[in-house]
Amino acid sequence: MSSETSETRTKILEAALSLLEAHRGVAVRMGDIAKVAGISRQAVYLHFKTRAALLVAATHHLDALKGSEERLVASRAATSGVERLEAFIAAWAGYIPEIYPVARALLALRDTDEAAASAWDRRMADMREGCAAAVQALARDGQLAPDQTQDQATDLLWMLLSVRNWELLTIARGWPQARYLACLQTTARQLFVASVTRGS
Amino acid sequence: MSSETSETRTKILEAALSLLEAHRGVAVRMGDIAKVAGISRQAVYLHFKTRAALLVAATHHLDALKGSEERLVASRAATSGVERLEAFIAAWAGYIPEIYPVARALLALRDTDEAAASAWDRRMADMREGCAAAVQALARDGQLAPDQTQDQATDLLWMLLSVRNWELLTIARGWPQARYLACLQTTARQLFVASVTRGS
DNA sequence: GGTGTGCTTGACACTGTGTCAATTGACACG
DNA sequence: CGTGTCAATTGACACAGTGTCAAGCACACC
Repeated sequence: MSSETSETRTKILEAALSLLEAHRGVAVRMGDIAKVAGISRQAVYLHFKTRAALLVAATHHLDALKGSEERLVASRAATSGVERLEAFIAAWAGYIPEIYPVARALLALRDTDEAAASAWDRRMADMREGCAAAVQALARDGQLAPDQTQDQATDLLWMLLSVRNWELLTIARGWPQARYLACLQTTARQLFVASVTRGS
Repeated sequence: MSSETSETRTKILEAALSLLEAHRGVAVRMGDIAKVAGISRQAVYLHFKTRAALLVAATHHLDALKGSEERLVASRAATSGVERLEAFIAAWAGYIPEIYPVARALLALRDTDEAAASAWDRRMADMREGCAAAVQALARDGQLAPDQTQDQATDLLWMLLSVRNWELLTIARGWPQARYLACLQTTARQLFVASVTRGS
């Protein structure tokens, strides 16, 4: 458990990430990671108590690498509510494919592992914050659709942007990323923005 | 593998279903099922080659019990496209909570087990058929929103109605079933039905 | 030269799935 | 009554993967 920064620790994380990307997030074993990192399987346990802890650390590592946090937060800079909604969707939609492999592994673990579950749930709660902020900006501008409460719009947007929905459309249905983004943008506009003429 | 109908076979399936319901679909082991069914663990393997096969059979058994198929198909009876869309959503929304426990177990297995994956995917393909039919009925009536192609509307409706979305709203966010249903109905209307004034 | 730290090797416990072989008990048929 | 068959039982085992433990090695730092 060498605290935070260590040669091997990051080697392990990089190995885990590259394997997850290669295998689309499934069936990556501790032994595989160790082999790629060039150390013994047991040595991995010197840095991470459990597989779940490793995966959680891997997501953090990835976030740090890609500066995801920043991009998400940046979407708050937009002035008008509508712009903000669109910026947030764009930022999140760009984020998903980056974390998808590791997200998938985490999601698979979620059922059985307490730590994985709460790590993922925290992440989703953060994301919901972003949704709530966008919806609130919309409401502040008086642009929130009249049949939506802020809470409901937030939940709905949160659901709409879920990783599993991205998975369904892009992976299962083969939508290109650009189409996914565009479609979600218009969908969100139709559902949440007041007085939008369709197709505008 | 006593073909289809057998005293113990159904006992096993009932045991599996009751356990899955009790545990919300996770961590139900072959041994647990055997115990509840009142037979030895090995005897289960006399009826089902693998855990995945058992779970798949359990979903079929459940469908037969609840007559889910019929209800889904019945939604096709509605005459107008809009009615049909609403009927389909209602039927499916009612179906989800019934199969959720076993669906969850199947979904968990999906990553690692080929058979579970294809069983689930077939199910989802069937469901997409229903979506496609509803969308087509809408288009036939000239009621499909002009900014939607039939394919896109089908994919989107299919995504909207996914079990994971139901899980997100009702379980994670605590929505009552009735609210889930009502909200999805209006959402679908707004997205897919032409010239709907909001809130109508 | 000693001491600690990080890693290695190898063995092992545990859990859960799936397999195999030998045995028992019941029921049916001649 | 004996025989065959079928379902289920018991008990043992292989296998995979996670996580633990103990002993040893190597290098760097003082």
